[in-house]
Amino acid sequence: MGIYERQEREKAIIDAAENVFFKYGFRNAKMEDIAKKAGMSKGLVYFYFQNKEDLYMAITLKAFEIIISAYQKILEENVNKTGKEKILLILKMYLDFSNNNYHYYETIFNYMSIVRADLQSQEDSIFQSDIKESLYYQKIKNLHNLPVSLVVGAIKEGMKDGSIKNAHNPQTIYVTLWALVIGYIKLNITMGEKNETVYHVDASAWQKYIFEITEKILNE
Amino acid sequence: MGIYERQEREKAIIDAAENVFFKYGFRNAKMEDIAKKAGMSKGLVYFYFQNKEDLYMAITLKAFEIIISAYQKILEENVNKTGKEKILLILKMYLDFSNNNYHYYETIFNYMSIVRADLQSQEDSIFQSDIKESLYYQKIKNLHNLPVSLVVGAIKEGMKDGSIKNAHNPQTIYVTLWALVIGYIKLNITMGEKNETVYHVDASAWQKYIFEITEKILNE
Amino acid sequence: MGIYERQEREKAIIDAAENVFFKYGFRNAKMEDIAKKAGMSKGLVYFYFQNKEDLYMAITLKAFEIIISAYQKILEENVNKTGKEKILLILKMYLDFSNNNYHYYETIFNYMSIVRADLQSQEDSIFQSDIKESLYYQKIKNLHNLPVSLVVGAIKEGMKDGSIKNAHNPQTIYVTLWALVIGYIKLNITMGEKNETVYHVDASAWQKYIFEITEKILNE
Amino acid sequence: MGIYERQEREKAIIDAAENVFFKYGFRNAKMEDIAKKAGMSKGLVYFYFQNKEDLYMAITLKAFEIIISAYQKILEENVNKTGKEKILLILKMYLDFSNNNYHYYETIFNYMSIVRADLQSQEDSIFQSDIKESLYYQKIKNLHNLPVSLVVGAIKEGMKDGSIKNAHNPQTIYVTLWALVIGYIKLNITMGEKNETVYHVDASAWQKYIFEITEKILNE
DNA sequence: TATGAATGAGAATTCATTCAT
DNA sequence: CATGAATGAATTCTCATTCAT
Repeated sequence: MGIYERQEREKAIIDAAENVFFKYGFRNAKMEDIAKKAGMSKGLVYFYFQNKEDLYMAITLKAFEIIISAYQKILEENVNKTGKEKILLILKMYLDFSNNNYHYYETIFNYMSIVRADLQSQEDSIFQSDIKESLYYQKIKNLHNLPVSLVVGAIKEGMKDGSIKNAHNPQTIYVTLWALVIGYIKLNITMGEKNETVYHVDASAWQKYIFEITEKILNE
Repeated sequence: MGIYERQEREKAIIDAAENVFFKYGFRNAKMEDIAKKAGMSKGLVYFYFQNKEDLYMAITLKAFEIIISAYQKILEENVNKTGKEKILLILKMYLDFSNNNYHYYETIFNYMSIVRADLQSQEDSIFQSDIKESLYYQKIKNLHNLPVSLVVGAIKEGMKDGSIKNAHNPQTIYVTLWALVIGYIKLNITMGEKNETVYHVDASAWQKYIFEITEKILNE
Repeated sequence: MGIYERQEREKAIIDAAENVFFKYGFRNAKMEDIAKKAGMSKGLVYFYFQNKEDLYMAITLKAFEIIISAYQKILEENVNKTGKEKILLILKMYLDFSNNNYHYYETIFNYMSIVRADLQSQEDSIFQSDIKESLYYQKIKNLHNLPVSLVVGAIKEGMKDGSIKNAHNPQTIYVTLWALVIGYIKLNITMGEKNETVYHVDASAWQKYIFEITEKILNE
Repeated sequence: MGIYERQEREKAIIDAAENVFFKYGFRNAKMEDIAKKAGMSKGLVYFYFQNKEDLYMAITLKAFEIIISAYQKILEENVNKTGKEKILLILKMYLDFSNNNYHYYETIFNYMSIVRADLQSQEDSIFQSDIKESLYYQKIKNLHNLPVSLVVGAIKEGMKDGSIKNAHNPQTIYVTLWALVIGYIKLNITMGEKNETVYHVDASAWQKYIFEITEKILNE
């Protein structure tokens, strides 16, 4: 079997796993179901992925890759625009994407929690030791600062080209913008599709407003 | 056995459960360990709580109650202040609290995800049916809009007394502020205690900045 | 507390237990539920009955006593009738009673199975060792031949007074009649209240026919 | 693994389960023991059977199948005999079989009780809901009238060919004969192997007598 | 490569029974 | 006598993972 079929299989498994994990949660997701949905046997799933957590990490990696390549695409297609414009485009993409793909964000948040737990490294905690051994986890580690660097890079650019006037350091600005966006997504996730009814907020008006604030933050 | 001892026991169990859940996560937490930590038998834990998810919901309820009573305390102790001042005090408390108690927020975020899943109610998903049957879940449902109302109330007050000039509707303002704060907390949670190292951001400077933005949002 | 209240309590427990055992079966019946239904605490139930099986045996004893006293009442009230007439009256009572109280019969059948297992005494079987230690089980043992003796006695009487002409020995006749009746009840139990529909048999016509056969058996 | 090995395994489990269930009763039978006796792991037992009640129902189905195929064999091997002769052969087989295999009858009786409970279907009773979901239970339902039809068919035949003179309708005759036989078996089960001692009845003489009565019933 | 039967550690949960109050 | 909190052994059932074929 060539490398192509191999990747096809991996993709099939990851797609199936996404489905099952997102529907039932990690705990209640069954490898059996994932295999069935991927149209193959459990054994084969284990041929491609070390274990359940490894598979979950593969999905997480995919989420990172999607985000990163989206960032890069924007940056490449808008080389001549100002730093501020780039940031706004990235944010817009982020917000739009989040409406349908919040699962990926949850995945990423979850990853971040693991990293934190890893850093704090509580002695007697067997917590997710399987995850840390995952090859995908290692790969993500080499990647997980990239979104930050890309955005921070654009912010710095904007500072240089004068489009961004905020005097705080770029990391702080990044982290602040991201907090706003993350919070926005998190609340959207919570509120679900019928968000307007829950908090009596008009969805598109709110998004527009969020956008205005980010602009102001960059300009201030 | 009086109602007092009963509550003592419940508290002991909840404290133990908090410990174990937060350390190992819901999935890896064992009822056995919780019981042991609470200094009693498994059976007694089940005497007080229907099942594992019920116990988890009890912790979630506690988290809500802590937040709500903190809100109320602030509102009561500052009746004479302006709406804007009340909001800023609430946010300050929220941010400060989050530094040491982010586990409670995770609990609340988790609850919000459940509510969303509940609302969307995918037919074939047996997802967390135990949770929905929990008495604590029901109690939280009757409570979970209270934080919103309290803050929205203060915003309206600020609009009346002229301390808040933002022309958007109160719900949108609330949801925006909250998004910012939630995102801030989420990132803090992610970054853990040594946050400055991860993104090269000075923690207290950042918090101060977040605070400035909220003030600007209220004033604009 | 006098002996009267004591018996009242025992009766209350037995009535409650009957309810619960018959509804859920021995296995699924909970002592908690029995106590609740009897309007008292579990502890008190255990004050009156050694354990679950003891309580079950108490019900079985009650079933025997009901049957026996019914037999005796018939025999006493019809001292001057022929043996055959007595037998037919007993059978009639048995059949009538069975329509509403088949639970008691199941209980008795169950007892008979235990006796058999006891007699066969399989070495390594811990089977129902609790039951054998029940005081009620012991009491039933001293009683469980009484129904046989009473009926066999009436058969012998009928042979003497010429009303029964069947030449087989009384025990065989008894056992044959009883088999017919037991089978009849068992089938009735199975068919439930809507028996006529299941096997397309008219209930009362069938009972009449069963009765005719028993008469023929006695006469032949 | 072919379907053959699969059936072998199932058979091994059922045989082991028969052993354990009949020895200890449903309640006291442990899945662990069944697995051990079948020479495999618990997990595998659950791979083949949904749960404990499913396994029990598989045994019940087996009991039905044994009975039915015995009936059919008799009917096929005696096509040219009269209806009455067929009935008597079936009854003889039934009685003979019962001496060694009364466990199967208990199983069938138990099934009948469940069916009744099912028909009456008390709302709040969670009674044996696992059983009703068993595939084997469903299969038995499609089968459990077959013994009746076969015998009733033979009775009708006997009425046509003049060998059976009883004027009652075939169903009533069937049900009556069956009651007699069931009662006989039930009593035999109760009395166990040493039946003669309990009621002072000679086993073979009694069986012979039962047989005479059935003949008379058919002739009358 | 591919399968899916087989394993078995592991966990949740139940409930009869006890016993301090 | 009466209670019901407390125990913990007992058991069912699950499911990630392995491995013979």
